[in-house]
Amino acid sequence: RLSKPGHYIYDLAVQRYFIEKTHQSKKINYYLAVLNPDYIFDGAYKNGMPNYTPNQTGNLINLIDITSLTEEYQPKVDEDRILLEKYLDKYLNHEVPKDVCCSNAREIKCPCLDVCFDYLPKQNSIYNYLDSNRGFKKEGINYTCEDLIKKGYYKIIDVPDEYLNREKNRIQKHSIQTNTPYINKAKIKAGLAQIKYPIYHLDFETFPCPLPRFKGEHPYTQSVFQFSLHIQKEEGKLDKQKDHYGYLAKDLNDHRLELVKTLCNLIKNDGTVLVYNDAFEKTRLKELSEIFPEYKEKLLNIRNNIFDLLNIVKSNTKLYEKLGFTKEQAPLPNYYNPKMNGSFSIKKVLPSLSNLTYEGMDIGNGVEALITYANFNNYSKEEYNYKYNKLVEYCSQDTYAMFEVLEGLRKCVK
DNA sequence: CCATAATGTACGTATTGGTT
DNA sequence: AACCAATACGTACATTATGG
Repeated sequence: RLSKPGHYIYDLAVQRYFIEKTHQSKKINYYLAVLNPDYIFDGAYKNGMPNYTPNQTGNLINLIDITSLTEEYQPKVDEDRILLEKYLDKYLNHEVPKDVCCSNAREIKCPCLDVCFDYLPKQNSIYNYLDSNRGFKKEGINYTCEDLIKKGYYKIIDVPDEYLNREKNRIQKHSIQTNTPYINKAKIKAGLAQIKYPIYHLDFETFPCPLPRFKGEHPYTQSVFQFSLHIQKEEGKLDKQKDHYGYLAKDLNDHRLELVKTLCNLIKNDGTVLVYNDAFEKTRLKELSEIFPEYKEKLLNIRNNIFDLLNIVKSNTKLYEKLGFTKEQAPLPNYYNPKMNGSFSIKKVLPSLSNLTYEGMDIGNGVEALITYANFNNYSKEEYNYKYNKLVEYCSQDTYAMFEVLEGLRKCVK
């Protein structure tokens, strides 16, 4: 029941509960409709709409009969309803007592957390400890964040050292206490030495569309509609405008081939392709190489030259062991700044290492970018031109940020 | 010499935090 | 919401140390 697909079943059981409580219905069958992630769209359209015919990869949608399963759940749902009503009676209009904590887990986050946990600081609370979900340990006894809250520890610096059994957590606490960044010069230097010129700062924007739109896509394909590229020829020098290249689909039609062509012409088989969090770009390049066999070799070549800037900021055990660092040193963060608030994302790292920030941008994150793109058909001419330029600006900011982070790191180890 | 404790390694699994 | 690679940590098993 606690497994990921389990909550869909529970969700449907609740829906069934309401349907059957409010309608004097005849017998109804309940189905869970699941998009088949292996289904590959063959690119056939009918009246301008995709025609998802079953093929050797199966059906687009699989129906799972959960009539009897949701039936079994009805008494449980009823129990939960009674419990919820009790809670509402008890806590509505009352301050939530601090010894009542529900899990702050990442996957299933309660929407009321900000209300119930309003006594926690927004910055550097105990939940901002790296791996805080795994808890803490003192004299062999494990403590969760909730245990610490009950003890009155709300902030990172509240937690006594005896509870911190991970070195990275001690690094975090110390950097906040002393309000100075933690810098491992040797590791950062070794990481920087891995990068060769020219540096191709690359970033993709994608549309994670539940239904495949174009040939070769499957449900939830991250459909690439834009890339940004800053080409840096020498150390310390990059012009935000002059050295910027890219491609942005002008409408919602299939522009992947043009995009791929442009990308392949710009990136030569030399230097380093620099990205932030390589899993994403690597997967997109692999997918595109399967869809466009004529560019397969070139795309895989680009993929091969990828280096992850995150590895230098956060570290990467395998890489740093290969570079000769000890088993203890290799996994530890290379850089940590109190401003990062437990996150190594580029949005958090950029203000720590440069004077730039994402704040105040019209399009300030990837999700806003894809929403802007998805609405291309709904804009007036002027609006469209404005939004189009904003998208280019946002994506270009992402790649320019990598240059800034790189420079910031270089300054740290000078 | 063997039994037990201490330490070391390998593995599987659940979770993380980055991306859009 | 989904996906990916990395990682932390408990468990199981192997190896080494200790001591009667």
